[in-house]
Amino acid sequence: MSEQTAEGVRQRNLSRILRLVHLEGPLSRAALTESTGLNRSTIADLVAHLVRGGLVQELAPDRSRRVGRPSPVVAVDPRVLVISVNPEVDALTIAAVGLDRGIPIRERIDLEHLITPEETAALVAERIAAWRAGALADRRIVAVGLAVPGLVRAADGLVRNAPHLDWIDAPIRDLVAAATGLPTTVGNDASLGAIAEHLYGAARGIDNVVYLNGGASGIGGGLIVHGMPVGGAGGYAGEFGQNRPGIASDRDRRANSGVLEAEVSRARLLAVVARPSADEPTLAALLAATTLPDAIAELARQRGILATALANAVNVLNPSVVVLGGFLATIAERDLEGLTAAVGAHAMPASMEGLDIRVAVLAEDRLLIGAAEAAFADTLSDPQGSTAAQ
Amino acid sequence: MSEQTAEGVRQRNLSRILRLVHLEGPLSRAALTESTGLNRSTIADLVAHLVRGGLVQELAPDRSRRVGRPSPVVAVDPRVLVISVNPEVDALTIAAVGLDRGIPIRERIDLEHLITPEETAALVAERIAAWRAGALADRRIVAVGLAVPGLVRAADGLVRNAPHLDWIDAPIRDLVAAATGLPTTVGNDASLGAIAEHLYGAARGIDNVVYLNGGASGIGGGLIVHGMPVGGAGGYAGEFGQNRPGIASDRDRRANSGVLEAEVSRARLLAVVARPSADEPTLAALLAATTLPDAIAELARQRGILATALANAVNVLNPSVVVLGGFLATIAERDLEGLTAAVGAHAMPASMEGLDIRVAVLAEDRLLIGAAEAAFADTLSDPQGSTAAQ
DNA sequence: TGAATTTGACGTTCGGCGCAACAAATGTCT
DNA sequence: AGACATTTGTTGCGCCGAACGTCAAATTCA
Repeated sequence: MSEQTAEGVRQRNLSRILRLVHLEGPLSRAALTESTGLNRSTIADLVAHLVRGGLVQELAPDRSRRVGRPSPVVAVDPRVLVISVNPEVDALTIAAVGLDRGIPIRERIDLEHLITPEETAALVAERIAAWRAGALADRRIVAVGLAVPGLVRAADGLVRNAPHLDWIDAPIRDLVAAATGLPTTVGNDASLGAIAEHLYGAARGIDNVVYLNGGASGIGGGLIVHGMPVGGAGGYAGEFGQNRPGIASDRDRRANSGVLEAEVSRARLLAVVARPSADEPTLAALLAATTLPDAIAELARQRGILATALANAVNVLNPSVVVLGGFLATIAERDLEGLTAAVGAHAMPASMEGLDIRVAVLAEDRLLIGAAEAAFADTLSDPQGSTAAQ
Repeated sequence: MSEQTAEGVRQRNLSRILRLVHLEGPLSRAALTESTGLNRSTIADLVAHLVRGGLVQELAPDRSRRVGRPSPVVAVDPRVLVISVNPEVDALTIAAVGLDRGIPIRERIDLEHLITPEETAALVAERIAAWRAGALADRRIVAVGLAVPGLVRAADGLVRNAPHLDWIDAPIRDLVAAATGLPTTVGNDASLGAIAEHLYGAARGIDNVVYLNGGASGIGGGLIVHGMPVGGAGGYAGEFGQNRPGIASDRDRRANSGVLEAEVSRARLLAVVARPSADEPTLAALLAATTLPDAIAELARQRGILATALANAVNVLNPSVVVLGGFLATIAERDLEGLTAAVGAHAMPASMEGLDIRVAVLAEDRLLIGAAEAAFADTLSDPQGSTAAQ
């Protein structure tokens, strides 16, 4: 029952320091003292505590031609890892991600057929065992994080429905946790992408973010409010793809439903450039260079509908930054001013004042980083508890 | 620089206790011990601290036929007040609201012409002075809270635009603070209504809430995410009225813009019952009883469009509860199952599982309570600081 | 009336941070 | 090159605030 003071303050301060060096990179003890407002002696004690727990290292001071006694640099221990997993239709990506955001090892396993939850768990466990015996022999794997293209119930990591994987009510968290013996977190891929862009990408440090990602399977997204990811009651928040935005002219409507991801879709973009399929950079390059009137018109049509959907979100959430990823980035980049103006035409002027619509900057690592961040969450918020459990 | 421990823990615990008795009503010291997890002796000390600060009182134990020594009841000191102000087109409501949520005095001042920000400040100061000399002689007024029908910039309480009051960039917070000498908070009326419904109304204790209110001036709203009100970057969040929801059939469209509050509006409801104007209960009664086919059809039309707008919000935010106030409650109540089903038809099934669409329960006091809550915020989060400033 | 139960009151203990004095390491000035 | 200024690590001490244990008080129940 000593949660209010003894452990409470200690845990809080340990967490703050670990988060700082995790998010900002290596920092001198003097810098930690300044940015936490804690006393020098307290910082020394807390850092020593984290060092004993194997979470951070103290390195030789930086040669920085500053006057005064040099301050040791505190850096995260790169040997602390989580395993990030991203099952997709045609492949499963699995990687080890360090507390320093390094990715010492990564594999993309091509799949002949749709992978089942059980196969996923077995495959993850098998890879971890192999890595532990090899490349990651001296590392410490503390958790597993999965980014799943589907609805994930936050309470128990149950995949309610991942249509492209054909997973329905798959207890993937428990399966992976049982197979690996590691604490496991599961999240929606787009929501984890939003977290990654918030922490390290286009929306770094921004407290109010709307993130939309366009993928082959549709449009997903995530929100950051109060500087925290928004899950909602069940963890299903951020599903912009199923929204129905107003469509000004019937000529712009293609689908009966009026659902955003039926109107604004990768398939329709592929169609206008007459390609059966293409990977994301290829499609982006094609569309950026095209002079086909039909393609330009289709981009403009989709941009217009996207603008209304974004304006709706801006009116409700008043974010500082809207981040667009996947093919939505391609649609936006061709005319970012036009998109911003179109959003402004439908959103309230006051909400537009502080708004910046940006393109995502994290590349293919985005989901791995997002999943890793979710997996690290426990360690970051309770460094000593997670150390003891080691 | 002692914010992490000494004052920090103390302040936090004082705040928790004050919030508990403020939100839940009088509680015995034993109940506080249980629900905070703090030690009996610590609770005794903290309560004594709050008593010295004049924020709570200790009352005689409740006769509750429970075995054991009776525990003193801790209740908020009802003499601690804030002044709530709600300027509207035709009247200004001003009231004193206690920390116990009592409203010892309230006045509605009818206005011949639109009131200016300066007149508002003067009127508030004049009323406070009069009350201090009279009915509130032995009370302690700690702050002023305003609920304004318009966009309010959170940073400085500037009213950016309140179209119905004809206020543009009105520094109302500073005007009232200067006129009264009291700390002053300003908020959007619908956002404050959302807070009130969250703390004491239809969404009591719910962490993820979408609130929409239909008023004469349009549709406003507010969000609760992570159990906290959402302001967004500038404080303008919650403006559902300006959204453009998808409208399935062109026959259902009435306005060119497709803006929600142009389609779903009080004026259109008044029109179908052939009334030039009516207050809220009158309109609600008329519509609840009507058998006019045109009125029933118009209710259904507005209900359908509202459903799409709500479904969009549900997909993005995955709330546990949607609360509807004002004439939106009237639209909903006539067929709540139908509305819920219509939202379900456009929202993801998973997000519908935990969803409850409800009608607001707080009556005309809603805005006064919401504004009071905002005004009390400082005292609640830092009881000793606010005591010292007394 | 007495036993059981619950809680308040009080003195003590302990965890955790701030503080001050001193030592160490570096840049700067003459 | 050497003295000085500056910054920061180190160490011991003190204080704040909450927990704990013991005893007393107040109530219910048998």
